[in-house]
Amino acid sequence: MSDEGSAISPKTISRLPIYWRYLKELDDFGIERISSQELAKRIGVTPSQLRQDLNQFGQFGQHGYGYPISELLISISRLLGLNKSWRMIIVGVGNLGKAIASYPNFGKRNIKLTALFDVDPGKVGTVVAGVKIRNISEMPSFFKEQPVDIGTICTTPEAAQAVAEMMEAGGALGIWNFAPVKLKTSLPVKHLHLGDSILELLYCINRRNEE
Amino acid sequence: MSDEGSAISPKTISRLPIYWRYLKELDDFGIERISSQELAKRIGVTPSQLRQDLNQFGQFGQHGYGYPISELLISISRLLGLNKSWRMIIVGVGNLGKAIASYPNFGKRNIKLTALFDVDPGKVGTVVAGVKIRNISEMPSFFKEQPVDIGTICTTPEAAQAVAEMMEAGGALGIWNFAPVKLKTSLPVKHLHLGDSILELLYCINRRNEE
DNA sequence: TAGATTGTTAATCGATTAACAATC
DNA sequence: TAGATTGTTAATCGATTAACAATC
Repeated sequence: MSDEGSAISPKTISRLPIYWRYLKELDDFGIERISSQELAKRIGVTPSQLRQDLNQFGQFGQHGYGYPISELLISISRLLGLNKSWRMIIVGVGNLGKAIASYPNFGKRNIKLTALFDVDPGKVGTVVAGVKIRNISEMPSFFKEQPVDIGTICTTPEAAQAVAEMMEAGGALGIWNFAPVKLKTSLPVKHLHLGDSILELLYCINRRNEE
Repeated sequence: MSDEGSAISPKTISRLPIYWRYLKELDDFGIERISSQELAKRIGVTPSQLRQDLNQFGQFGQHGYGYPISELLISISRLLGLNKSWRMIIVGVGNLGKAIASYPNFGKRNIKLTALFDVDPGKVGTVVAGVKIRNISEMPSFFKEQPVDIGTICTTPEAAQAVAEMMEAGGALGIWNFAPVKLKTSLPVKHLHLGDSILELLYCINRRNEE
């Protein structure tokens, strides 16, 4: 609806969750004010970058004093959508799906796990993280009963595209994808692949040891 | 030792694992040659970027013909260290630690899980993914018995820094960190945080729905 | 040879850092 | 007021895209 603050750069967006975490910690400690220098040092960015980032969506600081933590925290929370609550499902309840289902910090982020789906009849009916596993064939009807905001894909790469399509058709708003495939969808997708991540580390290790 | 190819840009490095995956798939299919246009399309980058990336560490293509897949695959594999084998331990065997321990694709990457550690006496002695969980107090002596290349941290954020220090002291070569804290260490660290990842997605979802 | 596709240079774009006037 | 620290402009740096001569 509104376009205030219009475009925040992608790099800044990727840092917002980190800012949020640190500000929340400070706020929980009851600290009210912090300078860009001090905050940047804790987070591990330059003060200049921090100020540039924050100025993309507001003017929070006070010359000579620094930033009011709780005010800043509220703004970033709003940007990230943390003032609303979100419903999430997970499709594919293997080891990774289970681990994500059991992730203890969704609550802090206002995300609620509402359903789990799997193809394995042996798993269907069992309970993980307090949520019953349903057969994947029930997905379309489930979407009709209760809306889903976030669809998490923890299936094999082969199954992922079909699952993404079911999610989009069902009205999910975004996809959190742990399967190593590029999904074709018009929904926003955040991709996270363990295998790619470890290879990036391996490159760094390998390079250091060759020099 | 050698410095051939010297510096590959960080952005290119982050794409190498993806290139590796796609090239491996093509190679497994027995395909021998591909143009930058075709490969880029599959991967989801521009042909120009792909060629710029590849030319940072060699000249593989043949004018008018494209790139020899297996040769390129071998080169990227070497860069990523996949021609060597690597030993990994995981510290903190909660849900996430278990899921990582059970990740089925380490073998393809020549990574072997050699030990698991936890502080919980109730877990110590039990077996996950075929590996016995040891008490974290045994870590220093374990490092003396068998070298560790990759130290994976799946502990609480509070414990992470101390674990990282034990890993560095023990001679680990790099740290794969799933705890949401910035580690102080001289080792290469690859950070992966579920909570940050989902917030990035949430931002995108939220932004779309506000417009 | 003609067609295709690379390697590479130049142009563009975006992100980071530095610097400092504005101001609490 | 004097000191501190912001908001913002300008300078730098790096990454992406476009274009095309080189060449298989």
